[in-house]
Amino acid sequence: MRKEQSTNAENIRKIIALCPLSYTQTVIGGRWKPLILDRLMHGIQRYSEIRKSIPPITERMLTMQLKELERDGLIARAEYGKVPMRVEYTLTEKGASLKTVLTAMYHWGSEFNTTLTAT
Amino acid sequence: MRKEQSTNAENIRKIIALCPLSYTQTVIGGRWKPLILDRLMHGIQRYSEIRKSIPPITERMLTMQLKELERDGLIARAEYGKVPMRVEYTLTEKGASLKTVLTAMYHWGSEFNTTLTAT
DNA sequence: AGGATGACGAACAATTTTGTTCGTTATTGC
DNA sequence: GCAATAACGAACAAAATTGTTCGTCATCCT
Repeated sequence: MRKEQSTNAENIRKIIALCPLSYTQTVIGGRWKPLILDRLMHGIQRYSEIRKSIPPITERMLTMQLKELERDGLIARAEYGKVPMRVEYTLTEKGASLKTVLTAMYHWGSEFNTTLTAT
Repeated sequence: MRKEQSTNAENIRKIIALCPLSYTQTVIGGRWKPLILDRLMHGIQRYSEIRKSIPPITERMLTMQLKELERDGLIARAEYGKVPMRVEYTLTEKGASLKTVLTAMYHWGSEFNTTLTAT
């Protein structure tokens, strides 16, 4: 949760007002969000499937990020069944339209990531 | 600085290995980097000019982000003159090639930022 | 002689993000 | 009758990011 009054929080508002780039960065920022959105774009929808497709993520992190993505209108949540509950997430129109951004990031990353060059 | 041994730091390595998206996100992540890169793409180069163009940034933050961008090979630093020192930053080829990514982010942001809709 | 300049670095504090551990639901399979 | 399941929530702890304050260089302007 944010401390709505901190300089930190105010700065986010200021830079979002300053440049559209910052809004995008705020919404897809964080370690896991691009990864999660990528999975959703590839048709993976169930909570448990997403989790399996991103081994190092913890349940807590996945849950939190999904909540934020939902709050920001990028994904929609749907429950099926009751107790061994089943939940599916799908991209909203807004979320799906991030595809251009993520695709560009993906291409750039595969071209310039040099951290694995130590064959 | 990173605590090279933390789970946190290990996770970064893991997700970078997992998907190119994560490398990109790691490199342009953070609050200020997209903004700084944007300024450089628009021809602003001097430290002091960048700072003026992003009012809420502090000198410390600007300095740190520039250092990281340089370390990651996105920008190059050049000093001119001695004491009222003058420094200019320019995009490297790698940095300039981020333009597609930033442009996509910019467009998406201007289309979907709803935080200012309270006219 | 004294203040302004430009681009930082250091020490510290506040805030945010990320990770760990444990518990919850009610049904199904053994 | 007992463990496993799916999708979380809560309390806490660790780590990372961001922000604050102050100090530095040597020259130029007044």
